Amino acid sequence: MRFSLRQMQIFAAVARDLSYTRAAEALHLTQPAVFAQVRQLEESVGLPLLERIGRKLHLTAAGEEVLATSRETLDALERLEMRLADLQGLKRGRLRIAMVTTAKYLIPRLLGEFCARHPGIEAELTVTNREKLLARLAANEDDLVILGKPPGGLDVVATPIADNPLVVLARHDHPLAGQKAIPPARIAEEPFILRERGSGTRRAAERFFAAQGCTLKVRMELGSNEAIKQAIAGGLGLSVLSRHTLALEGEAGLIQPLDVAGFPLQSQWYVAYPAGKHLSAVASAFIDHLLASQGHTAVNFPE
DNA sequence: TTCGCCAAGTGAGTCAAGAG
DNA sequence: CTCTTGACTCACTTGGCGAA
Repeated sequence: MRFSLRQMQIFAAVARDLSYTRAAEALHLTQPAVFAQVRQLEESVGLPLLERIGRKLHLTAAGEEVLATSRETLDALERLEMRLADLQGLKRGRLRIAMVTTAKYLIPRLLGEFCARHPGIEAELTVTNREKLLARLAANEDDLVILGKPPGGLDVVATPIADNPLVVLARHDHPLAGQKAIPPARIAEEPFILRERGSGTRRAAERFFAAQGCTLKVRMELGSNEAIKQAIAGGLGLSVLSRHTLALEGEAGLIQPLDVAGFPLQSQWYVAYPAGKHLSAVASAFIDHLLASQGHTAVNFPE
């Protein structure tokens, strides 16, 4: 019986998702490549590992056995890799980070700085939504996760790493642009664009205006900050977004933060990992890097 | 250095099951 | 019945590696 670690890794991914397609996406392969690896593993074992009932994949008894051994083997190798990397200090190692989409304005730059300082470190960055991120956190799939609010219900260590000021954004030629201390009630008179339900930014905005006794005139809901910025630039309304979304603005000046009383709303970015997890030297060093950057994390914000 | 082999991967396609 | 989705196949490419 001969099978490779690669086959184990791919089979474990298929068994986790019970889908060749989703496993392929997760592994950045095509679905046929994943299928071929699992088929070869089955041929080596001499028994089917997966069976298809209708459109659903199921593990066979042999599949359960191979999966258990694959996980033990892969875990052992990962621990070995971590110990060896620790022995080498920060000269070598791997850092797997998952983050919510909105952190893209902050984390890639900090990760870039960190990797430039430690060229031997291989970084893997996964960008996903909060729900999938929490699933990854619960399954301990990453070294660190970056999110906007520490998860309730999960036993995790969460450390604030940077301010995430939420501001009201408008097109540069909006009548309210340039006015000082605009009352929230005045903002509520304008058509508003919100993120989709479940978004932390949306929750914070709704909570603020509700506390002021205002009801927002929601004109549309969009699923990404970029789409909202395009809508603001198109004159479709105002929105509340992280000030970081302007940090890399090529269209600087086209969208501006308004001076609204009570704003910016102060929230924070957190780095988190499961409680009890043994952090690698690389992961610890990256947290230190994030903390060291605190206070001067944001690049020059357009005024 | 070149050549050939092989493993791993891709793209394009078929087939079958489930949903509307 | 038709459309969509996902499993599966096949032909082909690419890159690593050992032998000559």
